[in-house]
Amino acid sequence: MGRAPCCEKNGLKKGPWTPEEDQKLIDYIQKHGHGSWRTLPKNAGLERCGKSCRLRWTNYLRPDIKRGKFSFEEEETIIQLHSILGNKWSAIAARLPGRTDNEIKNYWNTHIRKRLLRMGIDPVTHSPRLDLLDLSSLLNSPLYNPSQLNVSRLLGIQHLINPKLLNLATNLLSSQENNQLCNSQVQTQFPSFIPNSPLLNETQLLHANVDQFPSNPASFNCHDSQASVWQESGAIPSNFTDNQIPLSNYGYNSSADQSMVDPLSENSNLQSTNDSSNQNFSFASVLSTPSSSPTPLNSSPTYINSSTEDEMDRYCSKMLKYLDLPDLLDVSEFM
DNA sequence: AAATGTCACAACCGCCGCCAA
DNA sequence: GTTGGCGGCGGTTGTGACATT
Repeated sequence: MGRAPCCEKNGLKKGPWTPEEDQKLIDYIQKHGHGSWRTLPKNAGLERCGKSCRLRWTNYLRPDIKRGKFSFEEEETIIQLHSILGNKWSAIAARLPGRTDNEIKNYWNTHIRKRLLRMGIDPVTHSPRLDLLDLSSLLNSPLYNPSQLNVSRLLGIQHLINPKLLNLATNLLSSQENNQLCNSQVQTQFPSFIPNSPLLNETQLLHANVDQFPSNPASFNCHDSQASVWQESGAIPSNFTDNQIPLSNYGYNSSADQSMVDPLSENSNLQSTNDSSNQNFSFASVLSTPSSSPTPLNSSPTYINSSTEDEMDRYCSKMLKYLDLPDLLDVSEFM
């Protein structure tokens, strides 16, 4: 015997809210608080169910809601939190002041999820799309030994393979000699793919103080990063060096090894130097268009708002392009 | 200019967990 | 221990705005 839907009663209005209804709801809650949502609509003179009122208030009318596009920092945070919490939108929203779970959920489904898919990353697992190329089994197989590499085995699954991932795989297989480069790349690009990568568990994350998170991605350096905070809290082993910290940023994290950037790119503003400025790499610095950030929500000029989504894509493409290492092991000719 | 397709987001639906009776 | 009310959550849908043909 299931419970009757709360909007089952006839006469209750559904659909978009009118400004008049909004005003009634705002006026009532400002005077009396929401109290019992069940009784609120009647007391406020609204022909809505309590659940509808609650949703309207929490997702739209609440005064502390931050409207407007998501900043790059917010997007980065969402991705990292999602990699740990999954689709627990309310938990993610709790760490993004002014954002609602519904808003984050929508933004994830319409923006972030698509971008990750385009990058060949599974938005559920935050790992490379193993449905396209099962890298883990590849690495655990004799194929992992480059001397025994049997490229022909790849041919049978070529139609399933994302070319970018295949390049990554070939890079992995061929670069044991260049272990440092390879490990650094993969750990930065696909952190959750690395075996024994010390990902945070939910409990650890939930106990982290959101205030400790850096407010400005431009200053997201290795000693000021949340990873550093986590490291201090014991969430990350202390022997994890800065450039090995497993941040799930997929190529545009601000602490990414600058050597990842295509050195041939004429648009790249990054410098492949080892000076201390590397520690302060800003995503903004790789954007060819200045961020005007018209949104009043973030006054910091270093924030990137979502109007630069295409630029993020281009940047991600650069990252993936870098994985197209030429002829280390070019299996494409077999395809 | 009209038709069609795509995208973004507000709102709804159904389920779940908590809690009081 | 059981039941039902309630708030909250996540998945899904409906629709208006915008882009493309």
